[in-house]
Amino acid sequence: MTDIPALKLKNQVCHSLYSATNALIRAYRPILDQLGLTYAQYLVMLALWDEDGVMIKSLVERTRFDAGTLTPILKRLESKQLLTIVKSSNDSRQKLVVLTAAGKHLADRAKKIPDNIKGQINMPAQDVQQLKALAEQLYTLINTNIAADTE
Amino acid sequence: MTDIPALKLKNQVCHSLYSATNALIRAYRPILDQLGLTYAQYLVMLALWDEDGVMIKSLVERTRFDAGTLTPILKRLESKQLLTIVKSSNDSRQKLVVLTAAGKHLADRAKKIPDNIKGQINMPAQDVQQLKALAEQLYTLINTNIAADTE
DNA sequence: CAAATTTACTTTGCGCGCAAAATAATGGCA
DNA sequence: TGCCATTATTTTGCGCGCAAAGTAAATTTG
Repeated sequence: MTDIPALKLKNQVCHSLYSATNALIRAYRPILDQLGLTYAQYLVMLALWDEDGVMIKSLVERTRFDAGTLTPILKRLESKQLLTIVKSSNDSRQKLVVLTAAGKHLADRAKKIPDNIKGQINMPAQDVQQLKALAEQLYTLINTNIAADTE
Repeated sequence: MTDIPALKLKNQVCHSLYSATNALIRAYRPILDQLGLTYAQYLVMLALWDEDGVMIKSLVERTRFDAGTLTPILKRLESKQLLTIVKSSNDSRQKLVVLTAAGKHLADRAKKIPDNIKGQINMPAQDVQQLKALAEQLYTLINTNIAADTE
């Protein structure tokens, strides 16, 4: 039909990336269901297991989520009793996100997930690392070359 | 906090992939806005520019979209007069998706998009190709090793 | 020190993404 | 031929993802 190679769906990096990412999220779903978490909630919990008692702004940076996306995710995690959101005493614009005991303990159940996923997908470790490095590179390039436009 | 390296957000391939994909979609947005398309709609149009007059099932395969996702996308593209959805005469369960003249002509305006994106992001072509190959590999592995579970 | 600006976060609205259930037409097979 | 399984598509419900607008509390500035 349209014989412009650049417009062929098969030649789009974005399509490969998009469908691989969605497939990966689908692969996580049955595992995360057992913890009662969605994929996005899992990423937020990972960030909090690294460090909690932090501003929402810190989670926006570390998870790379939009603030408008994060607010309702945090509310859902709070309603699951995994964390609490408290006003900062220094600066009352800020809120601090603090894990509950249950939120901390969930890490024990989560720690087998990475190996579980790797075992199921069975991609050579070297390829996995390369894919991660290239995805990071792309993320960084987009955020330096495009976000910089607005400055 | 949690010093299990496998649980560190920084070590998650899925997070790099997820944030890179979302960043890439954000990069497409201002360009696609000019054509009045969302990113998902653009992928569907790419599939249709390759070949139209096809069953929805064919688009599900080629776009790798869920059928439940595709139905409303096709309706929106139809309401933009870019395509029509007609019942098949052979098998009245089926519907055929046919581009309108406007839908076909949109390819002319779209053909500069791939170079536009590449120019903005500025990732070495070799890295782009490798990223695409690895994403394809991951997609294929997930769909052979995991979807196979249900068979 | 008041006004303007910035910062931190929430809300709104729309479009996916997808599992699960519903609908409807076809094909198999007894 | 009638019943059952299968196939093609739609609907429902919920959770993002994000731009844009809103709120409220600092901070800067004249």
